[in-house]
Amino acid sequence: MTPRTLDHPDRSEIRLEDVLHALSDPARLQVVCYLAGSGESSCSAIDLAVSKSTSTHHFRVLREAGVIRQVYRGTAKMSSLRREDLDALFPGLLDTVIRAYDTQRAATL
Amino acid sequence: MTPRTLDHPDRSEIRLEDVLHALSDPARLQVVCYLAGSGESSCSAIDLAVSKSTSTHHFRVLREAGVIRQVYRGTAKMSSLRREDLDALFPGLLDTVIRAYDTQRAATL
DNA sequence: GTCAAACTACGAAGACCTTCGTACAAAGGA
DNA sequence: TCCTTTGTACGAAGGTCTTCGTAGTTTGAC
Repeated sequence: MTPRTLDHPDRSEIRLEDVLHALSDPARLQVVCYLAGSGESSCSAIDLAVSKSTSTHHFRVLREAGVIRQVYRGTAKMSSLRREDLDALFPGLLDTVIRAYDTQRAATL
Repeated sequence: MTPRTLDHPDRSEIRLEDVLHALSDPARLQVVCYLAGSGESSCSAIDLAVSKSTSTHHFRVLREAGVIRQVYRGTAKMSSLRREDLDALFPGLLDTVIRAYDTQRAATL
């Protein structure tokens, strides 16, 4: 049997515009910040205010932009940030965005 | 006579998602990086590979997201980065993105 | 073998984005 | 005043994005 696999861009294929676009949606930003704090997580561990199919869509956008890595583990699909790749390509970007997100959230409360 | 004026969000209205979205287009990224190096510039000083109306559109997106400030000066319209506001809201974001853009461009050559 | 859990694939609707051309306006100089 | 420069407004076409529901697949537990 063939294990289910998922396409990921490799490091050299990751484009800044795509990463920024992936991060420009509230739901996806929420996912990224959750993963930054939790490490590897299943899709369902993150409580997004959208349907399951929409959730799948957002995870796919993040994966195809090179922001997260996804692997199947049993019935679950685990996601994690591609920290090493992103830090190597765009030093500081991820941390800056995560901090900005937290700041904005704190200010909005 | 009424001077022509342009709407800008004030600092408290600037949203991270909107800023990231504004930055996720190649033409707009080019504008931002140009302004970072040049200070205030007219729209036509930046040589975008698009028509004038499209150019107007991109400048408007940047302005409405709070990334740039625009003022009329004679027949020209001058644009500049809202550095202070962005640095106060999202420390490091602008610099990180600009550096990432330059890195990516150097790697693509 | 059967069942539940966790996702996916597909198709569709509606909104939004990018692009353009054409026609127009505002300011300043000859 | 007339012309040039610089940019805008409008409308349209074509594409992409986000969202969803429904029906299906894969895996592991019983």
